Formats: sequence, structure tokens, C-alpha cells
Amino acid sequence: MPDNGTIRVAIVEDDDDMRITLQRFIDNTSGFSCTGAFESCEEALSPIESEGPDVILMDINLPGMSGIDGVRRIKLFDPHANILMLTVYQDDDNIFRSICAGASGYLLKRTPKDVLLNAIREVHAGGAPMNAGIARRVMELFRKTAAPTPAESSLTDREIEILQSLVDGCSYKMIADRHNISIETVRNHIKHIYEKLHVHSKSEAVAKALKERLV
Amino acid sequence: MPDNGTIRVAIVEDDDDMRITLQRFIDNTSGFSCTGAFESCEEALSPIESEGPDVILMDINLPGMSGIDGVRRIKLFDPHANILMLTVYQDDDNIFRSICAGASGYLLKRTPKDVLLNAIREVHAGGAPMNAGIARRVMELFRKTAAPTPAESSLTDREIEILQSLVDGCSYKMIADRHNISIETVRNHIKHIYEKLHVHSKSEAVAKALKERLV
DNA sequence: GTGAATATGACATGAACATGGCATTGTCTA
DNA sequence: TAGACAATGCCATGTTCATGTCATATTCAC
Repeated sequence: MPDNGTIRVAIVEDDDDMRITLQRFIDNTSGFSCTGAFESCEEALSPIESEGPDVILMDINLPGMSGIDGVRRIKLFDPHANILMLTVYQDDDNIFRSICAGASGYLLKRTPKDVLLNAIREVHAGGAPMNAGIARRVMELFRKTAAPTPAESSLTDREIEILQSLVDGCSYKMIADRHNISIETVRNHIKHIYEKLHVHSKSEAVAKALKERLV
Repeated sequence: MPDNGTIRVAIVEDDDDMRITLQRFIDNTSGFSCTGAFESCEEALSPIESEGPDVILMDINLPGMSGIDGVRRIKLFDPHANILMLTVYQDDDNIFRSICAGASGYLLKRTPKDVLLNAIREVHAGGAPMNAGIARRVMELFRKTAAPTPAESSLTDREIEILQSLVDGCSYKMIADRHNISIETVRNHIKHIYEKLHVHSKSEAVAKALKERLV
């Protein structure tokens, strides 16, 4: 990392105009330098791995490997890479998949240059820049996705152990062996589990256990 | 909503100094007005419901009902309420629970006044203001919480429908009725599902379906 | 120290399931 | 157009499960 204070930026963008404009803009801005500008992830991966830029600007819709897959690949060899998605898409699915792949920020291409610079600084500083609408979307997605609080169950510790074994796919016999108890005892525990969960089969119990985070 | 352009803010904060300082600051700032400042959620709920402020600043650590529960309650009668958490806590658990409860933004109390004003504007405009570190944390939490990419399953559409029915706790007979096919056909589909998933029982299939997000 | 809850165990019976093989029909593709 | 795959269907056999009733020992609270 040369030139303390300069943020080294790599660009992956297939549109020639956009890419060249961005590269010039960054190189001509004090405090920033461009380590490379690439048309595709395939071209970008190796240079990015060796150069280790501070921030990577990544388009989503690229020929060949998508930007989202690119993020995943980059994160494989550098889990701390700071990647800022810069794209025209702001649908939930792309946002969701970008974040899951490991992107640290998400901006639209029409973002003004000064905001983009701030975002690059922010992502470099450990932030997660994104425009207001996208941030709110992430919150909504998060809320929807988040695990519901484990339901209050009246199951005893032992019953939860047995239920866990059911989730693991064990037969009664296997559960008996695993816990060193008689298969009749297993039956008994499972009877009680069924009563408490209001179910009538192994598969229902397993579904309920997993959906309600009982195990 | 009086005075077009003025953002009406309610405050819930138990610390007297903090609350009074905030209230004065907001009332003395052009474009903002304070509809009420409360020491507790219990006191705040009713006035907030009748006043319908544009933005609510909410502390987390309150005597009695916590700010997080407060958010939940407010969201019950006004799902579009814009609530900005303003707190000293920035641990994952509080952030996580605030977002799940329905908060739209999350700032620390030591946030400078001008940043706070911007955040109020932003949350009012549909954004989700939070400081850089918290934003990054939300992304991380999101990534950890989010559903892993559905595994490649090679199941046909029909098989996935049947598998869904298994997850719903159906017996073979119920599946046959639900899909208007013979129970023998159900057997056949399930045979194929077992082969493809490498399982040997309904409960194993259900567990695999839920764990690997096949349905 | 009595009662409630828990963990353990047994037995019996009918229902549901797992697995094998086999057949027909339609669709898609090399 | 032959082959692969999907969806539908039937039959048979053995296994596993669901559910009932009952019993004993332990623990913990009231």
C-alpha cells in the first residue's frame, strides 16, 4: 500500500464510456488512484488479487461472470475486500444477492460524482454506503429474512435432544442407540413431544422444530 | 400535518438533560418542530398515536418498556412510522432487535447535532440513516442471517411441490388428495425425491428441504 | 410428604411408510 | 425418430411408526 492516504480503487465495468470516465475521474482526484479498470470479472480477478486495491467498484450486469459472482470470487481470496456495487439495478433480488455475496455498499450508477467519492471513502473506512432507498430496502429485507424468535416451547431438555435426533433423520432405533435408552423410552418421549407440539408424525415434528427454531 | 416542510419530531428519552437539550435543539432549528418529549414509552405511546409525528427519536434503555418494545408497539398502530433509534448501545443484538422491531435508522447518542438533523431528514425521506460501523454490521448480520443460496437440487417442479407437501406435514393420502393424483403416484414421486436427496424417510426429506431451502 | 413433572421402561395393534419391480403416456432433444 | 426424462399408475412385502394403556424411580416444589 503506497502513498499513505491515497485510496487505491479498481473498476470492473463493461461499458467503455462509463469505465474510462470513472477511471479518469478517480485518477484525477487527489487522494484517489485507479489500480485498474476491467471489462469483465474474468479479466479483473487476477490483477485484483495481486494488486489488492483498497476499494473495488463492481458493476452487476457484466458479460460472462456476473458482478455478484465476481464479488463471491474476490471474497474467497480476500475476505476483507471492500467492494462497492455500482449498478443500474435496485431490485430486492440484486441487492439481496450482492450483500450475501459480500458487497459492502450498493450505489446506483446515476449517483453524483461527489457522493461516489464519499462512498468510496466510507467503504474504505469500514462503512456501508448506500442510498436512502436502498438502505431502507435492506432493513426491510433484513426484517423479513431474520430468524423469528425461537418460539416458547414447553419441551424438556431431554425432549429437545430427542427432537434434535429426529431432525437429524434418526429412526427410533438409532435414537435409542444414540442416547443409550430403550426404544420404548424413545417412543414415550416422542409421544410427549407430539402432544406438546400438536403434531402427529415425525415429519411434522421436524418441520415444526426447524421452522420455529426449537432445536 | 401543519406547516408544509416542517418535520415534526417526537422524542422518547429518559435522561432529563438529554431529552430537554434535544427538544430545545429541535424546536430552535428551522424546519423542525418537536411534538413531544417523553421519559418513557408508556407515556409516549398515546400522544404519539394521536399526534402522528413524522419522525420518532427513540432511546433503547428506558425504565419500564424498552425502546425496542416501544418500536414494536408504535409499529402496530402505525406501520409507516419512521423511528430512529438513538442510543449508546451498538452491539449486534440491540441493532438486530431494533431493526426486527421496525426501526428505520440507528444512531449513537454521541452523533453530532448536524449529522442528527440530516439523519432525521433522511429517515423522513424514506432512508435508513446509520453510522458507517453500524451499517457494516447490519450487512454482516444480514449475510449471516440470510438464507444460504438454495442448493442445486435436480428435483423437478412436481417433485418440489410434493416435497413442499411433506414439509407441510401431509401424509401420502393427503398429498394425493391435494394434488388430485393417485397415492401410488405420490409414492413414486417420493421414491424419486429420496433417491435424489439421498434420504430414506419423510423426516429426513423434510429436514433436508428446510435446511437447504429446497422449498 | 404428597403431588406434579420427568425419565425410564414394557406391550399391543393398526396405520403409514420404504422399497422393489413394472407399465403407460407425453414431451423434448440429439 | 429413438432415447431420455417426467408424470402418472398398480402391486407386494416388510419395516417403521403412532397411539393407547400401564408401571417404576427420581426430583422438586409446596
